Amino acid sequence: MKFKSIKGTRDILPEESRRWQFVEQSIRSVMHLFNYGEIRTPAFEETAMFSRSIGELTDIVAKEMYSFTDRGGTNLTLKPEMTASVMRAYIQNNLGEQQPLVKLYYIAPMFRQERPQAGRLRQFHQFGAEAVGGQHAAIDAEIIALACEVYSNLKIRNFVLKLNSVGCERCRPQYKQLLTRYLEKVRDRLSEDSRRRLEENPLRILDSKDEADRMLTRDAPLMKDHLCAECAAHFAELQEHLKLLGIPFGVDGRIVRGLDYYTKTAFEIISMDLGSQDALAGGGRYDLLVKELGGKDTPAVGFAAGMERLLMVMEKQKIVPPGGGHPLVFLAAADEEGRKWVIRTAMGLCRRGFACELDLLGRSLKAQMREADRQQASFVIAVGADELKRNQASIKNMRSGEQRSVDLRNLAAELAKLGDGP
RNA sequence: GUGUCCAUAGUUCAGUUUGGUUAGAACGCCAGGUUGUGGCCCUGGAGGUCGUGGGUUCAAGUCCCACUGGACACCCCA
Repeated sequence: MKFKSIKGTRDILPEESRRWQFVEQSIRSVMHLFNYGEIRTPAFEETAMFSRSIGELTDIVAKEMYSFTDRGGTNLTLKPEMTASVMRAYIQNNLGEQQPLVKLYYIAPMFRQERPQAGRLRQFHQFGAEAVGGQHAAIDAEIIALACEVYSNLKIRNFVLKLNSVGCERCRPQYKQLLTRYLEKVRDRLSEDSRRRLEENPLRILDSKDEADRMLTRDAPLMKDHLCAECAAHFAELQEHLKLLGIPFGVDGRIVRGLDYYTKTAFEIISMDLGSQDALAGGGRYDLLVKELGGKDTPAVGFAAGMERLLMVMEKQKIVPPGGGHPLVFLAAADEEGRKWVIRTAMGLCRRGFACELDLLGRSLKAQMREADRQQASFVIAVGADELKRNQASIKNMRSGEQRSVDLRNLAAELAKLGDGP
């Protein structure tokens, strides 16, 4: 075969896209109930916009972005995540000037050049929400509740909410020193990866999957125990709000988010039914980002969640979209006269709201019946020249096998009577 | 970027260990059995550069190498 979809990208064919549409619809309905409005941003942006907001040293920026130079010499990047773009749009369109708290959601494709594996693709899809303009913990709680509600609404089971606070620009540097001092003492016994992390991002060592690392860091100091008064109060308040909302959570002092811009709240929603990449959603507060991108000092909080991973969990949990759409009417022709009538009538029935199918391959009546069966048509209307002369057609119920003659002039009414009307 | 495993009809897979006629099955597809009627059944048919390229050999789907792609894991993340 000459052309193939490129590594880490794939086609979503009709059978599967039905499931996507169902999930997307469900997400949108929850988002709208929480009064979040949809934002759609361009597929690509200036590279510098992403690298500045996500962080030059993060894996995303350092080695995963799809970047290219366009014919005008501008350096562009396919969006690897959505928050940066949403904040850029928030600033550019002066959304903060119209109302103090702006609530936005999205469902969009993202691009990262990583090695594909279970639950990870190079083009993947995220849905998420951002609430921009308030620092109150009630907003963090709403964002978390919103994420959880999407899963509950789809009847997803076996997921847990893990919560942490990563502090702010005042308390985190102090804590980082404390942690580094602790880790330096056991440096030689850390895994190779973690020794590297010690230079780049010591917080990550707490999140290591290496058994030895886990043992070594069992008594390491955690950020949540070294928050400044403001961050500690915010974290406590968030937990109270979640209890108020009846949302179960576990505090996990080892959660570290991969992007530089997070402050205070960090959370993850983990599924037990996924492989190694088990995060369904992740998010948190980012009070410094809007200013970093050139806007006013504006606090914000949000989350991003993986569509593919959600679909994977649904498959595992055997959650399927409710039964298919319209009942289908198949128009079958026995001869040339019939074919002409069928073509004309199919258009007419479509306009009246009946889903129709007909033979476009010049096949025998038997083959048309087989096709109707394959398409799971509810009814077949069959005509031939002799019937047309009498203004009659045969209508067959494909479930019961029962067949009778009807007058052509009452066709739509007859179909509607059979319970298949629009 | 690293590692392990994998690649044969549309699909799922035999065949590779031990190299040897025209590479098989099931399902699916097409047609006939029923000259105007689906499903079940019966009969027949179409469909494969054995991922690509090189090598070993009298002979390669089968052995060796490289590449490409896939699955899973690491890193990291949705």
